[in-house]
Amino acid sequence: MYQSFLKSIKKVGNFSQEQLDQITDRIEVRTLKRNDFLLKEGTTSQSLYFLNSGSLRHYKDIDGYSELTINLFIEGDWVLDHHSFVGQRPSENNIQAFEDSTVLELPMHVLHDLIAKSPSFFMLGKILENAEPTKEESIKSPEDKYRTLMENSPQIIQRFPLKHIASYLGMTPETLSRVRSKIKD
Amino acid sequence: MYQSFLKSIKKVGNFSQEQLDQITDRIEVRTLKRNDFLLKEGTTSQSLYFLNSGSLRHYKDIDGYSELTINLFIEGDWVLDHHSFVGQRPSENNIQAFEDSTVLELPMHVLHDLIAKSPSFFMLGKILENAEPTKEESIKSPEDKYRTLMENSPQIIQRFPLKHIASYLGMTPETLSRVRSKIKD
DNA sequence: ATTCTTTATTGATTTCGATCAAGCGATTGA
DNA sequence: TCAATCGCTTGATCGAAATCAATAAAGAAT
Repeated sequence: MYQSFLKSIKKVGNFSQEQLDQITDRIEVRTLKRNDFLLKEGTTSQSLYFLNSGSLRHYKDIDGYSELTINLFIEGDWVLDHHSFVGQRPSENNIQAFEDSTVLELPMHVLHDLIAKSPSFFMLGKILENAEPTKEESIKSPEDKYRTLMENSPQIIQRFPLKHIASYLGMTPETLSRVRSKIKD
Repeated sequence: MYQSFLKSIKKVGNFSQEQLDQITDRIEVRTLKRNDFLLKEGTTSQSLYFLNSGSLRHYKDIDGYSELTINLFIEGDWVLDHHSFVGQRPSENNIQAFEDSTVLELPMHVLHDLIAKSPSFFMLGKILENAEPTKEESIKSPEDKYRTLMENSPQIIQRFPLKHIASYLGMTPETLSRVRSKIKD
């Protein structure tokens, strides 16, 4: 269960075996059915998550009828709503299971406890790093945005329907469809 | 010197007077002349800064001839290159004094020391929160982006030339100029 | 003082992506 | 089995912002 999780933790910094045990002792496993919510608009995020299996979609509801996809997650990703978790504010966004999923939950208070125990756990803060696309990314052309995604996260393209990828990339489904057919040549 | 700094620290969390002293004891004052660099592309950011006076520009060099303005800072702002500081990677961006400025420097190792001393300093992590505009912001129309800026940071508009504001908002100077004349009606 | 450069404004034109619209499998459901 | 719905593709049109271009105004440099 924890291999992938530990591998990811080790990338963040050098932890002793004892420290790794201290972390795994304190995390909770949560299972989600497709369409279950990991975070709902209006609630304040209390945990960060490691997505062990399945896939999740992070999105914002616009006027209650259209949706803006903020992020698409697959197994191996760290999942959080940065604004709500770090700022401890009610979230404006939702995180929802796109497939049946299991996540490993690391509550904020556990993070506090660990750091209190040993400041070297401070390294875990690196996980909070924002995976949100940069400003540079946002000014690229649709084709360049898609090429970057193919480069960096080819799995995303396999796993999610076109409409969500299009929204994530900030373009219409029609435009993404045309980009794809153009690139195939 | 530290009033504005302390006021900003107190917003982050409840610290005792002793703790506040511990912080101020460990920060360094740095003065910058216009065009001096606080962070240069290729160097790894080791500190975060509180901008005490003056103004700074955070930007990325594109191909060595054009520039993308990532952020514009004025006194009272917390300043950092999130990607480089949190990830401890060489920065792809520059932070440069736009006016003569003074900053209060809080080095990473001091942050570590403080948290080791008392985990309640963990609250300082809130400072790291990314002020970068959200995806939602990036898909707005030029006019809406400008209105949002007027709403949230009217001082920015007073302090920086149009071309930097335009780049920051992801539009051409011509477009921003037209937005302005349109809004005046 | 007078050149040179930078910054902002305004106009004309072009272009790229959004929108509107139709059609086509593929899945779902009665 | 036959709609009905959904996801994707493809075509036609439109519109908003970029680009190109010219000028004016303001600063900087010598």
